[in-house]
Amino acid sequence: MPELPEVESVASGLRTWAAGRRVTGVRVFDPRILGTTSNRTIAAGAVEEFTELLTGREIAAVERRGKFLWLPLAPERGPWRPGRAVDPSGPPLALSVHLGMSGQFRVHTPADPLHRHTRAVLDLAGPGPAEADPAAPPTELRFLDQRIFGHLGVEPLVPDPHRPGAQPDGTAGLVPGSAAHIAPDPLEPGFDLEAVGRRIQRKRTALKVALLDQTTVSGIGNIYADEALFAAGIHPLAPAGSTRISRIRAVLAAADAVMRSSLEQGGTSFDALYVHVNGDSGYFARSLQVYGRTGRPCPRCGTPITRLTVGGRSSHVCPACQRPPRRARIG
DNA sequence: CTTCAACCCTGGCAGC
DNA sequence: TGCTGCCAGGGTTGAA
Repeated sequence: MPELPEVESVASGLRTWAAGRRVTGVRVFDPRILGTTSNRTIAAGAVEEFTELLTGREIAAVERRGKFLWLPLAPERGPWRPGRAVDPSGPPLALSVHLGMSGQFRVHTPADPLHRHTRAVLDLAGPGPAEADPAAPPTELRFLDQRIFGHLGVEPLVPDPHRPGAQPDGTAGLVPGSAAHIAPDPLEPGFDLEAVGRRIQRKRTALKVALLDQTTVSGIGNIYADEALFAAGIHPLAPAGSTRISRIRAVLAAADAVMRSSLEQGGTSFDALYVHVNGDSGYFARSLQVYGRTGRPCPRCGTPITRLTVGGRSSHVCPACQRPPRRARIG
């Protein structure tokens, strides 16, 4: 399940394989990836619009906030004329991406057989990465998604509401409109851990639910929430509002640390649902302390790990290292 | 304003 | 064997 480290690993692969190259062709095999995750009503002409907006454009960069990815498109060359799809004097556009539960980008040569979960293909032209075989550089960027919770779109970039007053420099300081509500993630340079901690303490939910709220702090998903809470020795059902601020700061710092550590190992792969753009798996699964380890001994004290449901998500705790809150409450 | 539950989706698995 | 039902969990939406 892609969380921040997995999405950043994908972004890194796209920086190598897609940035600086031009999209020469677009094929959408399943239009549902162009809708939002909860509304599968695909507007008439959505495939045609997506194709027209993307074809011929150069991918200028690869950006990420939390679990959201976007690829700003270079300004179109030449003077704009009525009838042309893109007005270069208009707002800059980006290919926005969310991997959902099972989205992947894979680089391929056209001769490679199509995986049955391939939902869209972008043909890429222009120089590939230096390390690629110049005789046969992969020229297809394929978007695979088993469960179709992922999303692709082309949309305008807007000023980052989380950096008020910041002067955009090119497309830096801009975010896709569909991600404008997403809070900064712990790996961003300007991440304000103190302010996020205070905001979490004002919530009336379980601490884990607060950690998973992407409008408060982004990038943390079910795996890293469990790992961060274990590292900080806090139970996921601890009420956010009555947890000491020092402990809230500790769990945020733990989330930052565990996600950086995972990123160094290429992210967490349980199965074929998360792989890098070249098909490789990440290696952090073997470093997980509690997630998915129900019944196995706590690496710190040996007590068997137990599983409970918090906010509708499975949660994994060491019942000894993470003492339950005094007043049992509903997740 | 905040919080909550339904919904979107496929594949793997348990149970019959 | 083959069917049914449940579960996994990103995010959005609208109701309370």
